[in-house]
Amino acid sequence: MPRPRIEDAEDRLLAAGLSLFARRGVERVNTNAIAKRARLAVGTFYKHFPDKHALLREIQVRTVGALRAARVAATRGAGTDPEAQVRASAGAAVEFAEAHAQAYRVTFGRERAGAAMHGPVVSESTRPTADGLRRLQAAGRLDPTLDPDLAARAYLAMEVGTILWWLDDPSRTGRDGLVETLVRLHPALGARIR
Amino acid sequence: MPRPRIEDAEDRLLAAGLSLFARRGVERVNTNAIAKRARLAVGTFYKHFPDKHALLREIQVRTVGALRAARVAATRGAGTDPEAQVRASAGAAVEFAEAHAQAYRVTFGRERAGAAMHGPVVSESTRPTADGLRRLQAAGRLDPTLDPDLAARAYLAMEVGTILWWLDDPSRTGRDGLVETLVRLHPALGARIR
Amino acid sequence: MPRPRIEDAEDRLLAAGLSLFARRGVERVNTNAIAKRARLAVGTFYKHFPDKHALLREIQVRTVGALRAARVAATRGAGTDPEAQVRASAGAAVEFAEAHAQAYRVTFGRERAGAAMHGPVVSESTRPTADGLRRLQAAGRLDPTLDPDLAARAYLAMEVGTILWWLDDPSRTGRDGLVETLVRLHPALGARIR
Amino acid sequence: MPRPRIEDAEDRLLAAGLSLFARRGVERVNTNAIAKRARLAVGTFYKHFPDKHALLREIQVRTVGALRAARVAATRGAGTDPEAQVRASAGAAVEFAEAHAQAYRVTFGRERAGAAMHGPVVSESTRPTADGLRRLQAAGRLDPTLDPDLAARAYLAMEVGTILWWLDDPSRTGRDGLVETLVRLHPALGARIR
DNA sequence: AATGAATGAGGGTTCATTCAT
DNA sequence: AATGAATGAACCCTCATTCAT
Repeated sequence: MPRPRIEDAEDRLLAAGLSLFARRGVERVNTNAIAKRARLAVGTFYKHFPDKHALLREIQVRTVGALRAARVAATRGAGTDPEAQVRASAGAAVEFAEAHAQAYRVTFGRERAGAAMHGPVVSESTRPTADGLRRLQAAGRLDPTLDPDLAARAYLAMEVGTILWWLDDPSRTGRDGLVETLVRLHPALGARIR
Repeated sequence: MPRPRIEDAEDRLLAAGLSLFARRGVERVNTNAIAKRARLAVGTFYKHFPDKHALLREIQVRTVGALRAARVAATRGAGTDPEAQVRASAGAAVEFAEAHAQAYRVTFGRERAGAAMHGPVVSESTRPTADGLRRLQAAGRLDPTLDPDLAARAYLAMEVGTILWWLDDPSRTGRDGLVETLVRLHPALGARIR
Repeated sequence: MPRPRIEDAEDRLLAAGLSLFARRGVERVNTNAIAKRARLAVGTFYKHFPDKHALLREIQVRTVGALRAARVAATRGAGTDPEAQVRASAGAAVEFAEAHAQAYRVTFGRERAGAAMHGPVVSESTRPTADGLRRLQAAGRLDPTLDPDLAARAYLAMEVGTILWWLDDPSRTGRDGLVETLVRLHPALGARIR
Repeated sequence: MPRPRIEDAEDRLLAAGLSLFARRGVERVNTNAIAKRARLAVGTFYKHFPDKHALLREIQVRTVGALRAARVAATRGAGTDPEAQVRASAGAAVEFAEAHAQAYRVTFGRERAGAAMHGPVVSESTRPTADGLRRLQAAGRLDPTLDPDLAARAYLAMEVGTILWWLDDPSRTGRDGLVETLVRLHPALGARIR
């Protein structure tokens, strides 16, 4: 007996997947459980996604996109000072992670932890940071021998690792202290020309 | 036909597991495959390890131990200058990762389901770095407002993320450039008192 | 190639299980064999029963229920004379066992691992018999020092043991002789010389 | 490194098997566990018994033999009165079951419950009881239409079922009440109001 | 006689995926 | 689009049994 759906089935599946992935970990969740939680039949799952990992990828793509948008918006209102921009960007990331902890964890955490920056999904994020470093080098405000791509990747690995650790137990540090540490360790600031 | 083994079955299983985990990823490897590659029967696997993840954990524990030992040895011969010590430690890590790429990837790399980045395996490694930072703070050579535990974790996330990325394609940067970047981004050096 | 079944899969599994349990014994039957005999895939088995013993329990519950119903029906048409009632009940049990030999054996027979004779399946059956004895005692027609629960259990152990033995080789005694023996040994009547 | 044993290995294996069978049930015990508990190597098990069930059978044979001996001894001192003999025999069985609860359960109980009297191990026990009934019939003291073999089997099924139930929770009835019930339900005597 | 590491067939169970409705 | 019973390959793990020592 087919039931017409008012809500979008795809959104329901994404929400169900996110919640289950975050709760149990990707490997402990199966398509049947996702469909059940979305109050849809398994078959419907496969009408929308080729398989479980496609759903995961979609969650990650959306999360990365939303995080980037949050960063862009925050940076835009931060003036031209590099430190202010870095602080705005890091602050946006921390706020985003706090507001969307499940999505952040599913996208960057656990089963992909450590190598958080691996894979096509995430490597995209590296570019804006690297470009920012390149601009600073061009302006003579950053050591020109620093490899911008490498430094960008290093920073993002750090940011992700730190935020995931903080999400596990936010009482460990205040949010501001966390942001301040990220700022201080940012290649654009910490590794000034000496 | 049961054949008593002269070679240690456990070592054979660890080697087989390491090789398969690195090649196919932990989730795509089963105990039968590990036993087969060790030229042992499945039952023998279970004589030595309670399950697949116990084997993985053993690999990780050994790897973390060996990496720490390499770091300690390198640091010991590096004098008292913080920068020289950091360079020695980072250099040892990079060299270790290069020499034991499989073990490094299996221990720190992506899909380490269950044994998360935040698990005991990694948090152990954090302590020496944090202690080093504390010593520098005590000596007035590092901003005392920096949270040493947070900074240590941040550095290690960065080191791991960077090295994993480099291992994927070592042609991206020279080994020395990599080490130099790690040094510059180290909290003990980059985030000096300003 | 998944084929939706018109016939009820659960019934097919119950029938297949009954036949195999009776033929080979519970411990020598596995879920794959049951599914195969029901011409279903193993997975379908687990869609309907959590495991092999749940299927067994279901068979037993149904058998005990059907046996009790047969007893009740037979007793109802037997008037008020205790001996006639006992004879009707025992006769119903023997007839039931003859008509559903496999179910009887699987439910009451030897290796019912886990679901012991002393389990809820059987103790349920004890109550009507014990209640009957209590009524006779209240009416002054049975030794009041006899423990009705104990006597009921004793009788049922006897009935089951005797019927199982008879089922193994029905040529050993005529059905009527069997019933007559059960009647004479029933606690409510006794095997006195008449 | 072979260790010479002072105690008889076979006895140790029998004791270990008995204890484990009683504790976990025959199907949940394996030869490795039995050998371990007997502080012997698995290989030694197979030097003494062809397999697990041979050990079980040996336990049962010994138990049945010992129980029969206890019965014979008790009956011998009970004079010639049928009721006294029956009481002595039943009393001996109950005492034996109490003193060797594990052996009694493993031999008659659980996985073989209900059909307790099945199998070559136990059917032997039927003969003395049947012979006693035949003697009573020859002496004109028991209904000659009663089938002695059937009645004997019925009585023993009852005795076993009742004793197993009692062993599960001896507080249910006093030992004497149990024996008295067995006596009253014995085919040779009957449970009539006296 | 005793040892015990090694064996590997076999059993229980899961779950991504299909397809007739 | 939606359904969900059915599928069956594949996995994890156990354990009776062997045999070189």
